[in-house]
Amino acid sequence: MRAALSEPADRSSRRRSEVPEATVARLPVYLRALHALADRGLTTVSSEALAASTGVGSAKLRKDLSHLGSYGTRGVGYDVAELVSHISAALGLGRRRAVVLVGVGNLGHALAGYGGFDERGFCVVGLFDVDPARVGEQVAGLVVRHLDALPEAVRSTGASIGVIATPAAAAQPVCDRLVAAGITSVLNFAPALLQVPPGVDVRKVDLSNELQILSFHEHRKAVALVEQDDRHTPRGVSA
Amino acid sequence: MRAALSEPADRSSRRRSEVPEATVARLPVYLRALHALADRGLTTVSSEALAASTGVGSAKLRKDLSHLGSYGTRGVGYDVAELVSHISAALGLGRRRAVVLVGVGNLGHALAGYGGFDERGFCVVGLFDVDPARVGEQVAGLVVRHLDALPEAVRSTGASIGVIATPAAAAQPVCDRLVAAGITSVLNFAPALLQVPPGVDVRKVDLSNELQILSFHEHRKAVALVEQDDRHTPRGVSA
DNA sequence: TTTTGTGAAATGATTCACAGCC
DNA sequence: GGCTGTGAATCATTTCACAAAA
Repeated sequence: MRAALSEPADRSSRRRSEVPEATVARLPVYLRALHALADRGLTTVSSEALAASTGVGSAKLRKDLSHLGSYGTRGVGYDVAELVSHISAALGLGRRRAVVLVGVGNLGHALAGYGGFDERGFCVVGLFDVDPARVGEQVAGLVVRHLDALPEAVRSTGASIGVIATPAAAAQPVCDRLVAAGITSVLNFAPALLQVPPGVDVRKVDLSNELQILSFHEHRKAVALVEQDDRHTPRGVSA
Repeated sequence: MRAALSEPADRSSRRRSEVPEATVARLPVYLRALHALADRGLTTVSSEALAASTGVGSAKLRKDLSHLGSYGTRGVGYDVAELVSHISAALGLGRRRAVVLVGVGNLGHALAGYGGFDERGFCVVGLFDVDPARVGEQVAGLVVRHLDALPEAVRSTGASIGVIATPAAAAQPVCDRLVAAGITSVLNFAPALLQVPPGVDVRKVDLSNELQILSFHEHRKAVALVEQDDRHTPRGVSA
Protein backbone atom coordinates (compact mmCIF):
# COMPACT_ATOMS: atom_id res chain seq x y z
CA MET A 1 0.00 0.00 0.00
CA ARG A 2 1.12 3.56 -0.60
CA ALA A 3 2.26 5.94 2.10
CA ALA A 4 -0.52 7.13 4.37
CA LEU A 5 -1.70 10.73 4.35
CA SER A 6 0.95 13.08 5.64
CA GLU A 7 -1.22 14.38 8.50
CA PRO A 8 -2.41 11.20 10.22
CA ALA A 9 -5.53 11.64 12.39
CA ASP A 10 -5.84 15.39 12.07
CA ARG A 11 -8.80 15.40 9.72
CA SER A 12 -11.50 17.47 11.31
CA SER A 13 -9.27 20.02 13.01
CA ARG A 14 -8.48 21.75 9.72
CA ARG A 15 -12.11 22.58 9.11
CA ARG A 16 -12.89 26.25 9.40
CA SER A 17 -16.45 27.43 10.08
CA GLU A 18 -17.19 26.93 6.41
CA VAL A 19 -20.46 27.72 4.75
CA PRO A 20 -21.34 25.03 2.17
CA GLU A 21 -21.18 26.21 -1.40
CA ALA A 22 -24.81 25.25 -2.01
CA THR A 23 -25.79 27.50 0.86
CA VAL A 24 -23.67 30.40 -0.39
CA ALA A 25 -25.46 30.23 -3.72
CA ARG A 26 -28.80 30.71 -1.97
CA LEU A 27 -27.84 33.55 0.35
CA PRO A 28 -28.33 36.22 -2.33
CA VAL A 29 -31.81 34.85 -2.93
CA TYR A 30 -32.71 35.14 0.73
CA LEU A 31 -31.24 38.60 0.85
CA ARG A 32 -33.34 39.81 -2.00
CA ALA A 33 -36.50 38.36 -0.50
CA LEU A 34 -35.69 39.98 2.83
CA HIS A 35 -35.25 43.36 1.18
CA ALA A 36 -38.63 42.91 -0.43
CA LEU A 37 -40.19 42.06 2.93
CA ALA A 38 -38.56 45.06 4.56
CA ASP A 39 -39.92 47.28 1.80
CA ARG A 40 -43.38 45.98 2.62
CA GLY A 41 -42.85 47.05 6.18
CA LEU A 42 -42.47 43.62 7.79
CA THR A 43 -40.04 43.43 10.68
CA THR A 44 -40.04 39.71 11.42
CA VAL A 45 -40.45 36.63 9.28
CA SER A 46 -40.67 32.90 9.94
CA SER A 47 -38.57 30.35 8.12
CA GLU A 48 -41.80 29.06 6.63
CA ALA A 49 -42.73 32.44 5.18
CA LEU A 50 -39.26 33.31 3.93
CA ALA A 51 -38.93 29.87 2.41
CA ALA A 52 -42.22 30.31 0.59
CA SER A 53 -41.09 33.57 -0.95
CA THR A 54 -37.83 32.10 -2.19
CA GLY A 55 -39.00 28.72 -3.39
CA VAL A 56 -36.93 26.60 -1.02
CA GLY A 57 -38.08 24.33 1.78
CA SER A 58 -38.25 25.79 5.27
CA ALA A 59 -35.95 23.13 6.74
CA LYS A 60 -33.33 23.88 4.12
CA LEU A 61 -33.62 27.57 4.81
CA ARG A 62 -33.14 27.07 8.53
CA LYS A 63 -30.15 24.85 8.00
CA ASP A 64 -28.66 27.40 5.61
CA LEU A 65 -29.07 30.19 8.14
CA SER A 66 -27.71 28.01 10.92
CA HIS A 67 -24.38 28.00 9.09
CA LEU A 68 -24.14 31.75 9.66
CA GLY A 69 -25.14 31.57 13.31
CA SER A 70 -28.24 31.52 15.50
CA TYR A 71 -30.10 34.66 14.64
CA GLY A 72 -33.71 33.54 15.01
CA THR A 73 -36.04 33.57 17.98
CA ARG A 74 -37.90 30.34 18.71
CA GLY A 75 -41.63 30.75 18.56
CA VAL A 76 -41.24 34.02 16.68
CA GLY A 77 -38.98 33.88 13.66
CA TYR A 78 -36.20 36.09 12.34
CA ASP A 79 -35.83 39.83 12.63
CA VAL A 80 -35.75 41.01 9.04
CA ALA A 81 -33.29 43.85 9.47
CA GLU A 82 -30.96 41.78 11.60
CA LEU A 83 -30.98 38.90 9.13
CA VAL A 84 -30.30 41.29 6.26
CA SER A 85 -27.24 42.57 8.03
CA HIS A 86 -25.93 39.12 8.94
CA ILE A 87 -26.35 37.79 5.41
CA SER A 88 -24.85 40.95 3.94
CA ALA A 89 -21.88 40.56 6.26
CA ALA A 90 -21.42 36.92 5.28
CA LEU A 91 -21.48 37.90 1.61
CA GLY A 92 -18.95 40.66 2.22
CA LEU A 93 -21.37 43.32 1.03
CA GLY A 94 -20.28 45.82 3.64
CA ARG A 95 -18.16 47.58 1.09
CA ARG A 96 -18.98 48.64 -2.43
CA ARG A 97 -17.06 46.47 -4.86
CA ALA A 98 -15.56 47.86 -8.01
CA VAL A 99 -15.99 45.82 -11.16
CA VAL A 100 -14.18 46.04 -14.47
CA LEU A 101 -15.75 44.74 -17.65
CA VAL A 102 -13.86 43.54 -20.69
CA GLY A 103 -15.57 43.17 -24.05
CA VAL A 104 -18.01 45.89 -24.94
CA GLY A 105 -19.94 44.06 -27.64
CA ASN A 106 -23.60 43.26 -27.64
CA LEU A 107 -23.63 41.63 -24.24
CA GLY A 108 -21.01 43.91 -22.70
CA HIS A 109 -23.14 46.91 -23.55
CA ALA A 110 -26.11 45.40 -21.79
CA LEU A 111 -24.11 44.42 -18.74
CA ALA A 112 -22.54 47.87 -18.48
CA GLY A 113 -25.99 49.39 -18.51
CA TYR A 114 -27.61 46.85 -16.22
CA GLY A 115 -28.97 48.76 -13.25
CA GLY A 116 -29.13 45.74 -11.01
CA PHE A 117 -25.42 45.88 -10.31
CA ASP A 118 -25.12 49.32 -8.72
CA GLU A 119 -28.29 48.61 -6.83
CA ARG A 120 -26.67 45.61 -5.15
CA GLY A 121 -23.43 47.28 -4.19
CA PHE A 122 -21.38 46.64 -7.30
CA CYS A 123 -20.00 49.50 -9.30
CA VAL A 124 -18.75 49.13 -12.85
CA VAL A 125 -15.69 51.37 -12.88
CA GLY A 126 -14.07 50.48 -16.16
CA LEU A 127 -14.95 49.24 -19.63
CA PHE A 128 -12.26 47.77 -21.85
CA ASP A 129 -11.95 46.41 -25.34
CA VAL A 130 -9.23 45.83 -27.91
CA ASP A 131 -11.28 46.86 -30.92
CA PRO A 132 -10.08 50.38 -31.89
CA ALA A 133 -13.56 51.05 -33.25
CA ARG A 134 -15.00 50.65 -29.78
CA VAL A 135 -12.26 52.35 -27.77
CA GLY A 136 -13.34 55.91 -27.00
CA GLU A 137 -17.02 55.11 -27.32
CA GLN A 138 -19.18 56.26 -24.43
CA VAL A 139 -21.25 53.51 -22.80
CA ALA A 140 -23.35 53.85 -19.67
CA GLY A 141 -21.53 56.98 -18.62
CA LEU A 142 -18.05 55.53 -19.08
CA VAL A 143 -15.56 55.83 -21.88
CA VAL A 144 -14.39 52.51 -23.29
CA ARG A 145 -10.62 52.23 -22.90
CA HIS A 146 -8.09 49.97 -24.53
CA LEU A 147 -7.27 46.82 -22.63
CA ASP A 148 -3.72 48.13 -22.17
CA ALA A 149 -5.11 50.60 -19.66
CA LEU A 150 -6.42 47.80 -17.47
CA PRO A 151 -3.57 47.45 -14.93
CA GLU A 152 -3.57 51.14 -14.12
CA ALA A 153 -7.34 51.18 -13.80
CA VAL A 154 -7.44 48.17 -11.49
CA ARG A 155 -4.75 49.72 -9.33
CA SER A 156 -6.41 53.10 -9.04
CA THR A 157 -9.95 51.81 -8.45
CA GLY A 158 -9.09 48.82 -6.28
CA ALA A 159 -11.33 46.63 -8.42
CA SER A 160 -11.25 42.95 -7.48
CA ILE A 161 -13.92 41.57 -9.79
CA GLY A 162 -13.65 41.28 -13.54
CA VAL A 163 -16.40 40.45 -16.01
CA ILE A 164 -15.49 38.85 -19.32
CA ALA A 165 -17.93 39.44 -22.16
CA THR A 166 -15.62 38.79 -25.08
CA PRO A 167 -15.82 36.13 -27.78
CA ALA A 168 -14.67 32.69 -26.64
CA ALA A 169 -11.27 32.89 -28.31
CA ALA A 170 -10.30 36.04 -26.42
CA ALA A 171 -11.48 34.87 -23.02
CA GLN A 172 -8.34 33.12 -21.79
CA PRO A 173 -5.85 35.83 -22.75
CA VAL A 174 -8.15 38.48 -21.32
CA CYS A 175 -8.49 36.46 -18.15
CA ASP A 176 -4.72 36.21 -17.87
CA ARG A 177 -4.44 39.97 -18.14
CA LEU A 178 -7.16 40.48 -15.53
CA VAL A 179 -5.36 38.19 -13.13
CA ALA A 180 -2.02 39.85 -13.84
CA ALA A 181 -3.65 43.20 -13.08
CA GLY A 182 -4.73 41.94 -9.67
CA ILE A 183 -8.30 40.75 -10.24
CA THR A 184 -9.16 37.78 -8.00
CA SER A 185 -12.74 37.00 -9.04
CA VAL A 186 -13.96 36.53 -12.58
CA LEU A 187 -17.47 36.32 -13.98
CA ASN A 188 -17.17 34.73 -17.40
CA PHE A 189 -19.86 35.05 -20.05
CA ALA A 190 -17.71 33.65 -22.82
CA PRO A 191 -18.27 29.99 -23.70
CA ALA A 192 -14.74 28.96 -22.79
CA LEU A 193 -13.05 27.11 -19.95
CA LEU A 194 -10.80 29.47 -18.04
CA GLN A 195 -7.54 28.40 -16.46
CA VAL A 196 -6.66 30.47 -13.40
CA PRO A 197 -4.05 30.26 -10.64
CA PRO A 198 -5.09 29.19 -7.14
CA GLY A 199 -6.76 31.95 -5.17
CA VAL A 200 -8.72 33.24 -8.14
CA ASP A 201 -12.41 32.33 -8.36
CA VAL A 202 -14.30 31.96 -11.59
CA ARG A 203 -18.00 31.69 -12.22
CA LYS A 204 -19.37 31.01 -15.66
CA VAL A 205 -22.68 32.03 -17.17
CA ASP A 206 -23.38 30.39 -20.49
CA LEU A 207 -26.57 31.42 -22.18
CA SER A 208 -26.72 28.74 -24.81
CA ASN A 209 -26.00 26.05 -22.23
CA GLU A 210 -29.11 27.16 -20.41
CA LEU A 211 -31.17 26.86 -23.55
CA GLN A 212 -29.77 23.42 -24.25
CA ILE A 213 -30.69 22.26 -20.78
CA LEU A 214 -34.23 23.50 -21.38
CA SER A 215 -34.15 21.72 -24.71
CA PHE A 216 -33.34 18.48 -22.92
CA HIS A 217 -36.44 18.85 -20.81
CA GLU A 218 -38.57 19.79 -23.80
CA HIS A 219 -37.34 16.65 -25.50
CA ARG A 220 -38.08 14.55 -22.43
CA LYS A 221 -41.59 15.91 -22.20
CA ALA A 222 -42.17 15.19 -25.88
CA VAL A 223 -40.94 11.62 -25.49
CA ALA A 224 -43.12 11.13 -22.42
CA LEU A 225 -46.14 12.24 -24.42
CA VAL A 226 -45.42 9.78 -27.21
CA GLU A 227 -45.00 6.95 -24.72
CA GLN A 228 -48.25 7.80 -23.02
CA ASP A 229 -49.87 7.82 -26.42
CA ASP A 230 -48.41 4.42 -27.23
CA ARG A 231 -50.17 2.99 -24.23
CA HIS A 232 -53.50 3.87 -25.84
CA THR A 233 -52.70 2.63 -29.34
CA PRO A 234 -50.06 -0.03 -28.57
CA ARG A 235 -48.39 -1.53 -31.64
CA GLY A 236 -48.13 -0.88 -35.33
CA VAL A 237 -51.03 1.50 -35.39
CA SER A 238 -50.39 4.68 -37.31
CA ALA A 239 -52.68 7.47 -38.32
CA MET B 1 -48.47 5.59 13.39
CA ARG B 2 -50.01 7.03 10.30
CA ALA B 3 -51.20 5.03 7.30
CA ALA B 4 -48.38 3.58 5.19
CA LEU B 5 -47.66 4.83 1.69
CA SER B 6 -50.42 3.99 -0.73
CA GLU B 7 -48.15 1.93 -2.99
CA PRO B 8 -46.40 -0.50 -0.63
CA ALA B 9 -43.18 -1.99 -1.99
CA ASP B 10 -43.33 -0.57 -5.49
CA ARG B 11 -40.63 2.03 -5.11
CA SER B 12 -37.92 1.32 -7.64
CA SER B 13 -40.16 0.11 -10.44
CA ARG B 14 -41.26 3.66 -11.24
CA ARG B 15 -37.78 4.77 -12.22
CA ARG B 16 -37.29 5.58 -15.85
CA SER B 17 -33.84 5.53 -17.46
CA GLU B 18 -33.28 9.01 -16.12
CA VAL B 19 -30.23 11.14 -16.70
CA PRO B 20 -29.25 12.95 -13.47
CA GLU B 21 -29.80 16.68 -13.57
CA ALA B 22 -26.14 17.35 -12.76
CA THR B 23 -25.19 15.32 -15.81
CA VAL B 24 -27.69 17.12 -18.04
CA ALA B 25 -26.13 20.43 -17.06
CA ARG B 26 -22.74 19.22 -18.27
CA LEU B 27 -23.81 17.71 -21.58
CA PRO B 28 -23.79 21.08 -23.38
CA VAL B 29 -20.22 21.59 -22.16
CA TYR B 30 -19.10 18.27 -23.58
CA LEU B 31 -20.92 18.97 -26.78
CA ARG B 32 -19.16 22.27 -27.28
CA ALA B 33 -15.75 20.73 -26.60
CA LEU B 34 -16.49 17.93 -29.04
CA HIS B 35 -17.39 20.42 -31.74
CA ALA B 36 -14.10 22.18 -31.10
CA LEU B 37 -12.23 18.88 -31.39
CA ALA B 38 -14.05 18.01 -34.59
CA ASP B 39 -13.12 21.40 -36.02
CA ARG B 40 -9.50 20.59 -35.30
CA GLY B 41 -9.87 17.42 -37.32
CA LEU B 42 -9.79 14.89 -34.48
CA THR B 43 -11.98 11.85 -34.96
CA THR B 44 -11.55 10.10 -31.61
CA VAL B 45 -10.98 11.30 -28.09
CA SER B 46 -10.32 9.62 -24.77
CA SER B 47 -12.26 10.42 -21.63
CA GLU B 48 -9.04 11.80 -20.21
CA ALA B 49 -8.56 14.24 -23.09
CA LEU B 50 -12.19 15.32 -23.29
CA ALA B 51 -12.28 15.79 -19.55
CA ALA B 52 -9.18 17.98 -19.67
CA SER B 53 -10.75 20.25 -22.25
CA THR B 54 -13.93 20.67 -20.23
CA GLY B 55 -12.51 20.99 -16.75
CA VAL B 56 -14.18 17.92 -15.26
CA GLY B 57 -12.60 14.71 -14.02
CA SER B 58 -12.34 11.82 -16.44
CA ALA B 59 -14.26 9.45 -14.15
CA LYS B 60 -17.12 11.90 -13.90
CA LEU B 61 -17.15 12.33 -17.63
CA ARG B 62 -17.30 8.58 -18.20
CA LYS B 63 -20.09 8.18 -15.69
CA ASP B 64 -21.99 11.04 -17.30
CA LEU B 65 -21.69 9.46 -20.72
CA SER B 66 -22.62 6.06 -19.35
CA HIS B 67 -26.06 7.47 -18.54
CA LEU B 68 -26.64 7.96 -22.25
CA GLY B 69 -25.37 4.51 -23.25
CA SER B 70 -22.14 2.72 -24.07
CA TYR B 71 -20.67 4.61 -26.95
CA GLY B 72 -16.96 4.29 -26.30
CA THR B 73 -14.44 1.68 -27.36
CA ARG B 74 -12.19 0.24 -24.67
CA GLY B 75 -8.56 0.86 -25.33
CA VAL B 76 -9.42 3.55 -27.87
CA GLY B 77 -11.85 6.19 -26.65
CA TYR B 78 -14.92 7.80 -28.14
CA ASP B 79 -15.65 8.55 -31.74
CA VAL B 80 -16.09 12.30 -31.82
CA ALA B 81 -18.80 12.44 -34.46
CA GLU B 82 -20.74 9.60 -32.91
CA LEU B 83 -20.61 11.14 -29.47
CA VAL B 84 -21.74 14.48 -30.87
CA SER B 85 -24.77 12.87 -32.36
CA HIS B 86 -25.66 10.90 -29.23
CA ILE B 87 -25.37 13.93 -26.97
CA SER B 88 -27.27 16.06 -29.44
CA ALA B 89 -30.00 13.45 -29.51
CA ALA B 90 -30.18 13.33 -25.73
CA LEU B 91 -30.49 17.11 -25.60
CA GLY B 92 -33.21 17.07 -28.21
CA LEU B 93 -31.18 19.19 -30.58
CA GLY B 94 -32.33 17.31 -33.65
CA ARG B 95 -34.78 20.04 -34.41
CA ARG B 96 -34.31 23.79 -34.46
CA ARG B 97 -36.17 25.29 -31.52
CA ALA B 98 -38.02 28.55 -31.81
CA VAL B 99 -37.61 31.02 -28.96
CA VAL B 100 -39.67 34.05 -28.05
CA LEU B 101 -38.20 36.85 -25.99
CA VAL B 102 -40.19 39.23 -23.80
CA GLY B 103 -38.70 42.49 -22.58
CA VAL B 104 -36.59 44.36 -25.09
CA GLY B 105 -34.69 46.59 -22.69
CA ASN B 106 -30.99 46.71 -22.21
CA LEU B 107 -30.54 43.00 -21.66
CA GLY B 108 -33.26 41.94 -24.07
CA HIS B 109 -31.50 43.83 -26.85
CA ALA B 110 -28.28 42.00 -26.15
CA LEU B 111 -29.97 38.62 -25.98
CA ALA B 112 -31.83 39.22 -29.22
CA GLY B 113 -28.56 40.02 -30.93
CA TYR B 114 -26.54 37.27 -29.32
CA GLY B 115 -25.16 35.13 -32.11
CA GLY B 116 -24.58 32.12 -29.91
CA PHE B 117 -28.21 31.15 -29.99
CA ASP B 118 -28.74 30.59 -33.69
CA GLU B 119 -25.38 28.91 -33.83
CA ARG B 120 -26.56 26.27 -31.35
CA GLY B 121 -29.90 25.52 -32.96
CA PHE B 122 -32.08 28.10 -31.30
CA CYS B 123 -33.87 30.71 -33.32
CA VAL B 124 -35.32 33.85 -31.81
CA VAL B 125 -38.58 34.22 -33.72
CA GLY B 126 -40.33 36.94 -31.78
CA LEU B 127 -39.58 39.97 -29.63
CA PHE B 128 -42.27 41.39 -27.37
CA ASP B 129 -42.68 44.29 -25.02
CA VAL B 130 -45.51 46.29 -23.50
CA ASP B 131 -43.79 49.67 -23.74
CA PRO B 132 -45.39 51.50 -26.71
CA ALA B 133 -42.11 53.33 -27.20
CA ARG B 134 -40.40 50.05 -27.98
CA VAL B 135 -43.13 48.36 -29.98
CA GLY B 136 -42.35 48.77 -33.66
CA GLU B 137 -38.65 49.19 -33.09
CA GLN B 138 -36.41 46.97 -35.19
CA VAL B 139 -33.97 44.83 -33.22
CA ALA B 140 -31.69 42.15 -34.62
CA GLY B 141 -33.74 41.91 -37.78
CA LEU B 142 -37.08 41.56 -36.01
CA VAL B 143 -39.79 44.08 -35.29
CA VAL B 144 -40.72 44.34 -31.61
CA ARG B 145 -44.40 43.53 -31.18
CA HIS B 146 -46.80 44.18 -28.36
CA LEU B 147 -47.17 41.37 -25.86
CA ASP B 148 -50.79 40.97 -26.98
CA ALA B 149 -49.48 39.44 -30.20
CA LEU B 150 -47.74 36.66 -28.27
CA PRO B 151 -50.35 33.86 -28.48
CA GLU B 152 -50.67 34.17 -32.24
CA ALA B 153 -46.89 34.23 -32.64
CA VAL B 154 -46.35 31.17 -30.47
CA ARG B 155 -49.01 29.30 -32.40
CA SER B 156 -47.68 30.18 -35.83
CA THR B 157 -44.01 29.58 -35.04
CA GLY B 158 -44.39 26.57 -32.77
CA ALA B 159 -42.12 28.19 -30.20
CA SER B 160 -41.78 26.21 -26.98
CA ILE B 161 -39.15 28.27 -25.16
CA GLY B 162 -39.67 31.74 -23.76
CA VAL B 163 -37.02 34.11 -22.44
CA ILE B 164 -38.02 36.72 -19.87
CA ALA B 165 -35.83 39.83 -19.76
CA THR B 166 -38.28 42.20 -18.11
CA PRO B 167 -38.01 44.00 -14.78
CA ALA B 168 -38.74 41.81 -11.78
CA ALA B 169 -42.24 43.13 -11.21
CA ALA B 170 -43.37 42.16 -14.70
CA ALA B 171 -41.85 38.69 -14.70
CA GLN B 172 -44.71 36.69 -13.15
CA PRO B 173 -47.51 38.17 -15.28
CA VAL B 174 -45.38 37.80 -18.38
CA CYS B 175 -44.62 34.22 -17.42
CA ASP B 176 -48.33 33.52 -16.99
CA ARG B 177 -49.00 34.84 -20.48
CA LEU B 178 -46.16 32.77 -21.94
CA VAL B 179 -47.55 29.64 -20.33
CA ALA B 180 -51.07 30.49 -21.45
CA ALA B 181 -49.74 30.89 -24.98
CA GLY B 182 -48.29 27.38 -24.89
CA ILE B 183 -44.69 27.93 -23.84
CA THR B 184 -43.39 25.01 -21.75
CA SER B 185 -39.83 26.12 -20.95
CA VAL B 186 -38.81 29.48 -19.56
CA LEU B 187 -35.41 31.09 -19.19
CA ASN B 188 -35.80 33.86 -16.64
CA PHE B 189 -33.35 36.74 -16.36
CA ALA B 190 -35.54 38.75 -14.03
CA PRO B 191 -34.68 38.58 -10.34
CA ALA B 192 -38.02 37.08 -9.37
CA LEU B 193 -39.30 33.66 -8.33
CA LEU B 194 -41.63 32.31 -10.99
CA GLN B 195 -44.65 30.19 -10.18
CA VAL B 196 -45.52 27.80 -13.01
CA PRO B 197 -47.89 24.86 -13.43
CA PRO B 198 -46.50 21.31 -13.52
CA GLY B 199 -44.99 20.40 -16.86
CA VAL B 200 -43.38 23.79 -17.34
CA ASP B 201 -39.65 24.10 -16.71
CA VAL B 202 -37.96 27.25 -15.53
CA ARG B 203 -34.30 28.14 -15.35
CA LYS B 204 -33.12 31.34 -13.79
CA VAL B 205 -30.05 33.39 -14.55
CA ASP B 206 -29.43 36.13 -12.04
CA LEU B 207 -26.47 38.35 -12.76
CA SER B 208 -26.26 40.11 -9.43
CA ASN B 209 -26.54 36.80 -7.57
CA GLU B 210 -23.42 35.69 -9.40
CA LEU B 211 -21.57 38.80 -8.34
CA GLN B 212 -22.68 38.34 -4.75
CA ILE B 213 -21.40 34.78 -4.74
CA LEU B 214 -18.06 36.07 -5.99
CA SER B 215 -18.21 38.74 -3.32
CA PHE B 216 -18.56 36.01 -0.70
CA HIS B 217 -15.37 34.41 -1.90
CA GLU B 218 -13.56 37.76 -2.07
CA HIS B 219 -14.60 38.36 1.50
CA ARG B 220 -13.46 34.91 2.56
CA LYS B 221 -10.08 35.43 0.94
CA ALA B 222 -9.71 38.81 2.67
CA VAL B 223 -10.55 37.29 6.05
CA ALA B 224 -8.12 34.45 5.47
CA LEU B 225 -5.38 36.98 4.78
CA VAL B 226 -6.07 38.88 7.98
CA GLU B 227 -6.02 35.67 9.99
CA GLN B 228 -2.76 34.61 8.44
CA ASP B 229 -1.39 38.03 9.30
CA ASP B 230 -2.59 37.69 12.89
CA ARG B 231 -0.48 34.60 13.25
CA HIS B 232 2.61 36.74 12.64
CA THR B 233 1.67 39.68 14.86
CA PRO B 234 -0.60 37.94 17.36
CA ARG B 235 -2.36 40.26 19.83
CA GLY B 236 -3.04 43.93 20.24
CA VAL B 237 -0.45 45.00 17.71
CA SER B 238 -1.65 47.65 15.33
CA ALA B 239 0.16 49.75 12.82
C1' DT C 1 -48.13 26.97 21.39
C1' DT C 2 -45.16 28.33 17.97
C1' DT C 3 -40.97 28.11 15.62
C1' DT C 4 -36.03 27.59 15.73
C1' DG C 5 -31.83 24.80 15.51
C1' DT C 6 -29.95 20.41 14.75
C1' DG C 7 -28.75 15.42 15.12
C1' DA C 8 -29.85 11.53 12.31
C1' DA C 9 -31.58 9.41 8.02
C1' DA C 10 -32.08 9.62 3.21
C1' DT C 11 -30.87 10.97 -1.07
C1' DG C 12 -27.78 12.52 -4.64
C1' DA C 13 -23.24 13.34 -6.71
C1' DT C 14 -18.43 12.45 -7.09
C1' DT C 15 -14.39 9.76 -6.77
C1' DC C 16 -11.98 5.46 -6.50
C1' DA C 17 -10.33 1.45 -8.35
C1' DC C 18 -10.51 -2.34 -11.16
C1' DA C 19 -12.68 -6.07 -14.10
C1' DG C 20 -13.47 -6.54 -18.79
C1' DC C 21 -12.77 -5.55 -23.54
C1' DC C 22 -10.24 -3.91 -27.48
C1' DG D 1 -0.97 -1.83 -23.01
C1' DG D 2 -4.67 1.35 -22.87
C1' DC D 3 -9.17 2.84 -21.88
C1' DT D 4 -14.05 2.24 -20.97
C1' DG D 5 -17.86 1.14 -17.96
C1' DT D 6 -19.31 0.50 -13.40
C1' DG D 7 -19.90 -1.34 -8.63
C1' DA D 8 -18.48 0.25 -4.17
C1' DA D 9 -16.85 3.95 -1.16
C1' DT D 10 -16.80 8.63 -0.13
C1' DC D 11 -18.47 13.07 0.22
C1' DA D 12 -22.18 16.67 -0.10
C1' DT D 13 -26.79 18.12 0.26
C1' DT D 14 -31.43 17.67 1.47
C1' DT D 15 -35.11 16.10 4.28
C1' DC D 16 -37.05 14.39 8.50
C1' DA D 17 -38.55 14.86 12.96
C1' DC D 18 -38.18 16.52 17.45
C1' DA D 19 -36.06 18.56 21.72
C1' DA D 20 -35.48 22.96 23.48
C1' DA D 21 -36.45 27.93 23.77
C1' DA D 22 -39.47 31.89 23.88
